[in-house]
Amino acid sequence: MKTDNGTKEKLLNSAKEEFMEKGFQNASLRKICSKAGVTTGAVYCFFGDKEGLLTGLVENVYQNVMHTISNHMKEMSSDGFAAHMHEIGDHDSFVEELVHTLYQDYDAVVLLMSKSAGSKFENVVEDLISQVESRLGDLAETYAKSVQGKSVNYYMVHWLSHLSVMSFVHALTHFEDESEALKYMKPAMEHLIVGWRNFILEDVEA
Amino acid sequence: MKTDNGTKEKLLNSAKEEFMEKGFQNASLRKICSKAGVTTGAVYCFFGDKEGLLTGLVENVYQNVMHTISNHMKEMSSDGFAAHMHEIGDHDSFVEELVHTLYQDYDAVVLLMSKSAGSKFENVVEDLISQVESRLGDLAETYAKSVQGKSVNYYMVHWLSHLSVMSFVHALTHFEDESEALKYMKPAMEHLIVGWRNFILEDVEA
Amino acid sequence: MKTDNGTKEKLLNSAKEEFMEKGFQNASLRKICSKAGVTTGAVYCFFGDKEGLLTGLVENVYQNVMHTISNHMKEMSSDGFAAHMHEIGDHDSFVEELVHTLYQDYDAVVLLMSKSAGSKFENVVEDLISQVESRLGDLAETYAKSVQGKSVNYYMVHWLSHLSVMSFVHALTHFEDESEALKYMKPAMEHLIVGWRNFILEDVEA
Amino acid sequence: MKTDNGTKEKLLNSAKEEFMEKGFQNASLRKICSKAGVTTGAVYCFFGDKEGLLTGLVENVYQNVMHTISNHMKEMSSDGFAAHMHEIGDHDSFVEELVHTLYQDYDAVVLLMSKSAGSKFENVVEDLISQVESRLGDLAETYAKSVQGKSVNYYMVHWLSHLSVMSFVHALTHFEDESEALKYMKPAMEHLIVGWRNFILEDVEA
DNA sequence: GATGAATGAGTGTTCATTCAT
DNA sequence: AATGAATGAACACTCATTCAT
Repeated sequence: MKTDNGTKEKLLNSAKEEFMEKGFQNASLRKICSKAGVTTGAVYCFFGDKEGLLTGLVENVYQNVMHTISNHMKEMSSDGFAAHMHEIGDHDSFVEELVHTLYQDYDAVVLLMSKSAGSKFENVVEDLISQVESRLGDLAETYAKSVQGKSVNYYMVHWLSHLSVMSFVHALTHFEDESEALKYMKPAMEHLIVGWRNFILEDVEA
Repeated sequence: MKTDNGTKEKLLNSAKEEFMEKGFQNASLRKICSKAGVTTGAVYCFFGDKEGLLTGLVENVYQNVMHTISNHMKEMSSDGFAAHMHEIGDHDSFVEELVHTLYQDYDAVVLLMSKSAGSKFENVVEDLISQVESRLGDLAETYAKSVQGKSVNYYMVHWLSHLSVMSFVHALTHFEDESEALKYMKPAMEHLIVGWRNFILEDVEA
Repeated sequence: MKTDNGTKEKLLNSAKEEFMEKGFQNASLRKICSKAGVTTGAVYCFFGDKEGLLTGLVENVYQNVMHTISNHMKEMSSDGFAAHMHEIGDHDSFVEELVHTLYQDYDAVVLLMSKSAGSKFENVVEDLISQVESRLGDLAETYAKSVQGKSVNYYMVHWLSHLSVMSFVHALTHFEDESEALKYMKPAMEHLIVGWRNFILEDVEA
Repeated sequence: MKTDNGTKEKLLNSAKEEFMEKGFQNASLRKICSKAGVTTGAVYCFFGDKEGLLTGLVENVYQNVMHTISNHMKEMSSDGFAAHMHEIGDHDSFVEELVHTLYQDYDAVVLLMSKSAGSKFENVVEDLISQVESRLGDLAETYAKSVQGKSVNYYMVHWLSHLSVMSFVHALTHFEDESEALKYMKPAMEHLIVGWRNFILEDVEA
């Protein structure tokens, strides 16, 4: 009937608003569509279903974030652990890169990280934490072998992984501006490094 | 028709299961009731509505947790700041008390803290954080006045308050056993204290 | 468990309030009972069901009103029609009597007449109108026989019967004070008499 | 799934029946839908909610009636009062017009006037009465100024306004046929005019 | 590509009523 | 006389989804 007057874009925009406001689960497809001046059928035409709409909004960003992080994880392993313990500057550059990635598509990232409950993305943050945790666990083990009478405190590995990820999410939900976020991420990251250095190993239980 | 065969308890039990599994919002009253072998009307008889059912499950625990924390907050202010900076043992006893409070009604606390989205309790964790943040902010200001050329980094106040609360929630969702939780809370809290000591103040902007 | 602390009366009072406010149909038995500080069972104990509660409130008044009116109706027939056409004073005394009956139990009468929809009393007003109509119809027929070329306009009989009754109901819902009501009923009744005299008969259709 | 077999009309028809029989409030959406051979969702598709269904049935008629009456009210004021006191023929033409309007969509008007309790239309009749009363009050005041020792009897203004409106409603519920209704409205209106002439003013209280 | 009618299974909630105690 | 637990049937409404056109 009509030619594509940017239906897809209108849909994405109004979905973004609705998801931002109510979260994926509580968002109403009908409202999204009526705000876009389109019928519900159109969603199914372009996106398959409600979840597809979120996917359309978030997919690229999801890939980027995942990629950026797993790259960094790989670098960390190949560098060896000791290097990282002292070259905090490196972390700075990674933080800058990641924050930049995150703020390049601010809305999409917020959607992905904190408004996706009820969708297939609801575990993104947890998955990220697991990924970080796994890598950090390996590192910790290598480290532990180099120190006598110490073993890895896996809870702290988990907790610090959790903190690493959450500090980014937290920045995201508290600062809309990249440079603000960056400024405040630095002490948070330093704190994290301290945690790593001090608490990742514990005395071997007799 | 009559005969109280512990309907209230059966209802509470099956509600607990359903809320635990799906969260408050996604839980179905009908399923709760049929699992309890009771009609939906019974819920309204005992609890008024769906939210009342959750309330019945978490109210006591809510009071206890709030009470324990606000007590500790008050003590902190009256003690003065400096004391707390060096008497970490004090924190230990508070942590023990709070962990104990939390694990005494483990399920109810989990419900309250992490399954209550969609109910009047959905902001409990945020409220707790605010409460902690407000007190910690006061303390930080007092501290800042005693040090030249430094001012409070309010983002770190917020972030550390967030961590304080979240570390308990995190323990809750990762350990079902109180002593395990306690064991792992200690390094987390130490890490927090370190954060407090190192990052709560920043250089005054010229 | 308890001795009768006027439970019945408390129930009647709170039912009166609730019925007055919401009407019989929209009144909630639960609210009536909780306002009375009593359980719903008590209603069934004393009154059988919700309708019985209304019955308890209006029955006497229902009898009185019916009695007063049917008495008057009977007098009218036995007096003969002509008498009434000229002795308007008589009507005055009837009006006074009826208004008095109505205002003696003001609340109950209002309940009966205008808050009883959904109960067995919902047709009271219509029944009253029918009764008046039937009597007035007889009178009109007798009258018509005494006048050449005229027949009864049964619609006007009905309409004027309707007005007679409605004028009382209207007074009831517009004046809480008996003497006010009376004062304003008089022109209304005069108007009615005029209607009767002028419009009850119509030309016989050729 | 698709295929518009006049679902909207089937819905309107079965709703009309149900509302006519039980009134808006006691009508069951489920019954309306099953009688129409349609699911309850369809109502929400076309009409938004139960009230929308009534609105769909009644809206045009509501506009027409309101329009016809307020037009007449305006004419009355501009004509001046005296004219109306003697030109009863004018009223006849208005009555004809209004009755015609009312009977053009007989069912819808009945629905609107006497089956709409519980909906946003429940006060239509009262609103009409108020509108008439307000205009008639103005007229009466003008009239009173032209006569010495008399003032307006506002109760009679109200009562006669009530009668004007109710006589139409009454005709509606007693005659399904327009010409019948018209025939019987005339004496009723004459009676009303008489009432107006005789009872609208009362002696000034000394 | 997009519509829009319609589904069907679900939601939480309300109600008058019953009856063993 | 009165309780209070419990019923069971009903209620209006919401939703994501489907699919013929």
